[in-house]
Amino acid sequence: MIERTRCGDFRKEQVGEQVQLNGWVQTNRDHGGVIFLDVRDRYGLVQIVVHPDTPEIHALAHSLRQQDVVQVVGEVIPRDAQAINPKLPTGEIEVKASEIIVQNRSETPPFLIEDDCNTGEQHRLEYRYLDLRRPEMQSNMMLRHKVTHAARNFLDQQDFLEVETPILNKSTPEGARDYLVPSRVYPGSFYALPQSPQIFKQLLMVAGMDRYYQIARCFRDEDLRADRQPEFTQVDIEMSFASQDEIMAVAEGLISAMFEKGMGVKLDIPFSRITYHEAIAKYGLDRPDMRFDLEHVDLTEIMKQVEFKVFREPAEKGGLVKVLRIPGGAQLSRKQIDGYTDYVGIYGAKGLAWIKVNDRSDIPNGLQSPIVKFLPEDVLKQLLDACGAEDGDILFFGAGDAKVVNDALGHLRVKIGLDLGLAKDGDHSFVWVVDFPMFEWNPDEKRLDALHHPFTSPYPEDLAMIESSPTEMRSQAYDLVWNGTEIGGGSIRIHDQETQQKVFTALGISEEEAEAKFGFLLDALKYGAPPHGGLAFGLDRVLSLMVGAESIRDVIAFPKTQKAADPMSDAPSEVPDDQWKELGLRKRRTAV
RNA sequence: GGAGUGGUAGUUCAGUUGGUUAGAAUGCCGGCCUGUCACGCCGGAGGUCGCGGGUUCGAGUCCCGUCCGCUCCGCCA
Repeated sequence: MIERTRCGDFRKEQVGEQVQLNGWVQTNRDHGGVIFLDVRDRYGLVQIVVHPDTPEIHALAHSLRQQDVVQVVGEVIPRDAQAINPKLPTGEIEVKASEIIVQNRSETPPFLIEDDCNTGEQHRLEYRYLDLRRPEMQSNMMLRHKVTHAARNFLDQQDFLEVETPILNKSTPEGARDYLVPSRVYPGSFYALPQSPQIFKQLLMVAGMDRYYQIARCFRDEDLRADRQPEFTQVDIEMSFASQDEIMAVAEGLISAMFEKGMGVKLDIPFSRITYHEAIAKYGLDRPDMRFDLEHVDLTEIMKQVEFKVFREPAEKGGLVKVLRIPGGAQLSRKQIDGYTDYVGIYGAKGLAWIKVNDRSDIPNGLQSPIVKFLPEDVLKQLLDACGAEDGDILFFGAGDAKVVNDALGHLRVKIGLDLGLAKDGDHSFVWVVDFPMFEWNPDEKRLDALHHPFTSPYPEDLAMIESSPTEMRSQAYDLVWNGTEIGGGSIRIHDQETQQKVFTALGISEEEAEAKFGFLLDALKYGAPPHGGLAFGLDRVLSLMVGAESIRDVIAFPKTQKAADPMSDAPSEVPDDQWKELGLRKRRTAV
C-alpha cells in the first residue's frame, strides 16, 4: 500500500499499485456509481475517475454530492476510454476503489466550481475559498508561487539579501494617499502603511546591505482599477555601487528568470531602450506598446500656416497637432470612426479629425474627409509626405493641449492596433523607457512635482539646470514596459545630502519641512551613503499579464472589490466605541 | 468627484409598445441506470424582479432617489 494523502502525482507506471488519495467530489453526477474526484498535487489539479469495486461502495458513491471530501483507497487501473468511445483520449489512469471514506460532507455550493462557470465577481469574492478551488485559480496561485520562487532563487544567486521592512511607518504625505493606523500609545498620532519600502531600502544601502530585495506588500488608498488594488505586491530590489545599466541588467535577468520558470518562455535580453521624450513623440504615452509599428507624426509647424482654427490655434499657442497614420485604415466604416471619436473623448479630445487617402496623387479629390476643404493643397501635400501616407490609409488628427493630444492619440494607437490586429509576431515586447524628466510642472498647485519620486537622482550634468530650467532636467529613472503596460520602474537615487536638499528646494519643500518629513533619510545620507539605485516590479500586474487575466484580482488570493471592500469578511467594518475611545478618537457628530 | 454598464430562481441569463399564473439553462430534491468524461430518462420544489418612493386602473418594464458589482476618467510621487 502506498500512502499518499495528496496523491495526484501518481503515474502510469503505477498501474496495479494500491493508492490512497484525498479529494473533493467534483460532481454529483452519478453514472452508475462512477465519481469524479478533484485531487490537488504540486503540478495542479488532476481529475481522477473512481470506480467502485463492490455494491457497498457503489451505494456510498451514489450518495456523494459535489464538494464532499472523501478518501479513496484502491488500485490504479489503466484508463481504457477508447474502448468505450473512440473519440475520447486515452492513456491516463483511473482508480478502482475498494474503500471510500467520507471525511466531510459539503453543503451545496452557491455556484458551480468549474472553470467555465462565469459567476459574478461579487459571488466569487464572497465565497473566495470556493472560487479558489476552481482549476484556473488553482493554477494562477501556483504560477504566483513559481514566479516568486524563481525571483527569490535568482536574487539569492546574485547575492541579494532578503530584508523585511516595517509595515507601520511614518506618514510622508507625498504621492498617493496613505492608509493610516491610529496609535493607541500616542493618541491622535498615526502610523502609515507603506506605499513602498522606498526609504527603508535606501537606508539599508546606507547600512551596508549592498544588495537588498523583498517581495513587499504595498498600500495605497486610491481608487481602484482592474489593475490596481489597495494592497499589492512588489518585487523590490536595491543595489549599492551599481550603475543604471547594471541595475537594468539585473532586472532583465530577474524578469527573464520569472518568465522562464513561470511560463517556460526564454526572453531575448537585453531589452531595447527608448527615451521618455521619444516615446511621447512617437507613441504619445510613456509606456509605448511596441507590438505596433504605428507612429505619431508632429504637424505643429505645418499647421501654423493654415486658416483652419482647430489646427492653427493649438499650433500657435503652445499646443500640439499630431497625426496617426493607420495603414489600410481607409476601410474603416463611419460607425467605427465615430466609435474612435467617442473613445478619444474619454481622454479629453474634443473631436477626431480624419482623412481617408483614396488616391494621394489626386489632391484634394482623392482625399475623403470632413476637414480637407479647410486645408490648402500644399499643406495637404506636406502632411501626406510628413506621415508617409499611402493609398488606402486613414489619418487621424489630434489638435489641442499637448497632454490631451498625446493621451488621446496614444491610446487610440493601441486601440486601433489591437482592433485591426496590427501586432507584430511575438507576444512579448519589452522596452525600457529611460531618461524621464526630473520634474513636471503642476499647473493646479503652481509648483514642480517629482515625476518619479523626490529621491531620484538627476544626471549629474543636468543638475546645473535645477534653477534655470528644471523641467528640462533628465533623471536617472527607468521603467520597464511590456506590451504597453508598465510592469516595473526604478531609478538611481540621490546619495548625497546636498543634492537631496536642492531637489527638495526645487519641489518647494522647505528645509524645515524636509527635516520633519524625511529627516532620518537626510541624516543617513550624511554618514557615507554609497551611490545606489534600484527598481521594483509590480508582481500582480506581471502575473495577470502572464495568465491573460482581465484583472489582477485573478492572481490575488483574497482581493478587494472596486470600493476596497471584502464581501467575504465584510471588511472594513465598524468597531465598538471602546476601541475608538482606546485610540483617543471620536466620531464626528455631523456627516461630512 | 465624474461617465458608462449591470442587479429577475442557488447560479448564469431571457423577459416584447406597461397587461392574466415572470420563463430558459444549469444547479437542487425524489425515482431509474455498474463505464462515464456537458451521461441519459421520468417527476418535483424553488422568485420581496437590489432597496425606497412616484406615475398609472395596472410596473420586472416608465420616472426620481439610494445601495451594490464591474469598466473607465480624475486620482495612483
